[in-house]
Amino acid sequence: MESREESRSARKHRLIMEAATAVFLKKGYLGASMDEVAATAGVSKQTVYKHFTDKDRLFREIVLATTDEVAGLVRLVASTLDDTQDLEKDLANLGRRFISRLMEPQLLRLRRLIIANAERLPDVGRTWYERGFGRALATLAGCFERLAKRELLRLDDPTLAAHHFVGLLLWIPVNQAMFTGHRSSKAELERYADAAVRTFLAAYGITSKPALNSVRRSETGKGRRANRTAQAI
Amino acid sequence: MESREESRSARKHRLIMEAATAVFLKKGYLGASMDEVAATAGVSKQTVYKHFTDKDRLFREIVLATTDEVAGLVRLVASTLDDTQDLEKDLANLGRRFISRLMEPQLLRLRRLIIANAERLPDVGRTWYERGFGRALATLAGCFERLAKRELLRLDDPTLAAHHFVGLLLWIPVNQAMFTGHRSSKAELERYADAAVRTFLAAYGITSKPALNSVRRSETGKGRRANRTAQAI
Amino acid sequence: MESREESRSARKHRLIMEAATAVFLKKGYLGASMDEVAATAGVSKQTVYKHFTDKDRLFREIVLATTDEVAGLVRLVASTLDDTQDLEKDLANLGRRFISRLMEPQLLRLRRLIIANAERLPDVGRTWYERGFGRALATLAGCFERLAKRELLRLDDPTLAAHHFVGLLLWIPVNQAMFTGHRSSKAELERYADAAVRTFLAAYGITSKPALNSVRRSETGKGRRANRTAQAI
Amino acid sequence: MESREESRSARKHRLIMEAATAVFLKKGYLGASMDEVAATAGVSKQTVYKHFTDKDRLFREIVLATTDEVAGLVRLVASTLDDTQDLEKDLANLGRRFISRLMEPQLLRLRRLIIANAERLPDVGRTWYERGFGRALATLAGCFERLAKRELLRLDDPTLAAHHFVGLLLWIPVNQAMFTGHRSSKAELERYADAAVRTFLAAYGITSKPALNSVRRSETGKGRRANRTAQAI
DNA sequence: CATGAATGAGAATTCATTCAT
DNA sequence: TATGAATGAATTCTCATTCAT
Repeated sequence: MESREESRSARKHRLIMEAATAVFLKKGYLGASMDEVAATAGVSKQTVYKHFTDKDRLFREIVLATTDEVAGLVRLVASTLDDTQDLEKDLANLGRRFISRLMEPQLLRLRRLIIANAERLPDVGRTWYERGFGRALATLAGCFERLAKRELLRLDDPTLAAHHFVGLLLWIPVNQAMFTGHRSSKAELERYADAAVRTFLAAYGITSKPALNSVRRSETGKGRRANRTAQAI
Repeated sequence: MESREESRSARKHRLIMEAATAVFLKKGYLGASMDEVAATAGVSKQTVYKHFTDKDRLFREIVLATTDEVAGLVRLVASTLDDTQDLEKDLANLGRRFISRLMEPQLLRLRRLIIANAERLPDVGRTWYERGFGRALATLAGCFERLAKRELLRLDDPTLAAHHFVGLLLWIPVNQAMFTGHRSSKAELERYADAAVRTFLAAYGITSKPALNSVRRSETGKGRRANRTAQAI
Repeated sequence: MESREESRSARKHRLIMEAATAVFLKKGYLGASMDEVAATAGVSKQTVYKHFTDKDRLFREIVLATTDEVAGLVRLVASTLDDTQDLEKDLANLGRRFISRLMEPQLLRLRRLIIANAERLPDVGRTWYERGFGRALATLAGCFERLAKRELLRLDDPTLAAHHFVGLLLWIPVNQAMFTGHRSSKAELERYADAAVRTFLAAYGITSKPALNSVRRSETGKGRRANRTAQAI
Repeated sequence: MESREESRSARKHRLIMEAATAVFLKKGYLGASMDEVAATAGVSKQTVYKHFTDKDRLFREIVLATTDEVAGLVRLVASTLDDTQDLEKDLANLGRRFISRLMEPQLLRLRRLIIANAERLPDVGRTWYERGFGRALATLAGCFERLAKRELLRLDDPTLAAHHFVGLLLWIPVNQAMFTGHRSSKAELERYADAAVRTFLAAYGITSKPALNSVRRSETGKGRRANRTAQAI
């Protein structure tokens, strides 16, 4: 009986969080109203306040609840790289999966939401950056470091390399999405990913295999890299 | 007498735009009130409405007014690169100036403001992206293309290269600023810039200096890279 | 305990409707303020909005709520005519009761209110015309038709006859009230009613009494009239 | 030169009145703004205030300016009746012209405008009723009186008869227009007019000619009336 | 505990009217 | 004389939060 009570309260808690997440993501912080959250959750406003004290707190909770998800998502994706036999192929693969995950609409809206309110609620943005973004990056950096140990990458600062990787990967589509709302197609994303990986490998890789599908030039040492990007993104 | 500098009406117009810019940047779209704009401008609310019809329009105007500034700023910075004798040095220089300009507080706030309201006012974000962001990028791409013609860079798609350059340069500090509000110090920015330029050159440059990551490793000859990107990413 | 009479919510609903009716009738649509409605109802503005969404809806509701009342009122009055033994007397009676009911201040104000806003809220006027006015007229027309069957009236189109009856009856005092605000005295109304009935009977009745205009002239037998109106206006 | 000045001022005066008439008719008293009036007239708001002091005064002026028009219009129409040789035909004619004039959109809007604001500006309604409506009625009553003298109508109170005539004529379409906004077609109006005239003559006429096109019943004395309305009014 | 109502303020927008120029 | 700006208040509607039931 107790556990049923408890689970009922927990269920409401969850319902409210889901509703709040949806409403905040759709309307933004100021645009969202507690009324709408309560209505969406199917509970009374009072219940919302009982569970979350006020709008700020509710916002904080729903935003920070996403950090684990993001971090986990990246860990999952990155795990494929650790025992790679063909770095180029596997990195390309990772790039595509990475970009397609990170560019999911929900995540983009979340990004926009946090950015929009970073000034109002500075700790939320900071915490999310550290726990979501930061952990994801650390995961990647760890990966790269191991690859460097295996002499598959050439780098001194794995975190920086991870940043560069992610920057090359996401800068274009994330900005486009943030500013224009344009959701890149799967094909577009793959092109961005491939280009990013190629550039990344051109800078950080150690490989005799010329990058991807293009003209090879005579290459001598194994440290030489072939890097090309396509015309017209 | 009136016509000497600007008409009274034009002055009010300017005052309102300045006030609105400040208020919107500080409070965001929903957070800003027309009352505050009027008060800040030192004009009556009526005057604001006579000049700008409504909040939307006012917002649009002040945001879009910045596009030229941004584009011009980039053009100015990039112009230093055209007759370079020492690409590495000049690109490093450009990187530093670039990052320091683009990371100016005003511009960051503007970025946040536009992103935060891109869903509400989609055309504003889109237009700004095209006219501000896009033109800046085109400038840079033009630069790179000329460098490629001079065989100082190796690339097929100058726009993509420009994107990669900017991504490498700005991804770290822009994200940090957007999420955490952290304003990187000049020194930090220079480190980011230098690292970005090094990675960029490692991927796109034609150079005997391998220059990867933050610390250089001694490399002799075999560090040379051929960098190209494929057609049709 | 709550359910004994009406729920609290239902009471508020009623209070608001009464207040809104009063305020709209007194100030007109644009002249009425939601603040005043709320204050008059003794509820908070929020409660008004929770119950009625917006001013339009509130207006609609209070206006359309009156249609039944009007229709019922007419049915009541007209019912006296169905088993008449002395048409002239009973019709005169009905005329007086009719005019005195329809000229009640509330109803006149309602008429003014609807007319004033028929352009702004066309469906309100139309619906009221059909459901209030129209049903009342149908009632009367039914009456007249039965009288015609009993050969007490001579007419082909009962609806037209009903319109003519009401027009003769109300045109003078209603216009006066609408334009000048003048509330005719009971005596005046009775004079109008009697004159209208006389004219109506002179046109539609089967009677030896010529009864024209305000004063009767002695007429003997030759004053008989045959009156018919066509089918279907 | 003076006359030019004067005429310029007079022209503005006229422009403002025309604009105000249009705006008030379209938007109603409260719905009309002085701004819109000024803009429509193509003059500055100050000029409007110079000429008309305030909104009330402006309203008064434009409304009362119409009284002559209305009265004149009726006088014109009624004048056809004075030397009639065939009352039935000429009255039918007058009925049709009357109704078609009085049902003109502008006049209906004016009626609505005055009625809507009769409570707010009681003197406007009263004055308009007397000077417009009243004079029109007096004209008609005069007509009827002369016809009675010629023994073509049988009545004691010409004003009452005139009221009844107009009531029969206008009650249906005016109410319809006021409540529903429905503008009756020319054909509809003619049917209303014919029906009204027939009923009026049935009540007030002295004629051996059976009314209009329908079955005659045997009639003896000349004082007897045959009143019938046609099929398909 | 949870629902409807209340509070009290603040949002955008519009208005009639009046100064200054 | 006529224009743009100012005034100052009012309007509709919404919000976060808190009582009372």
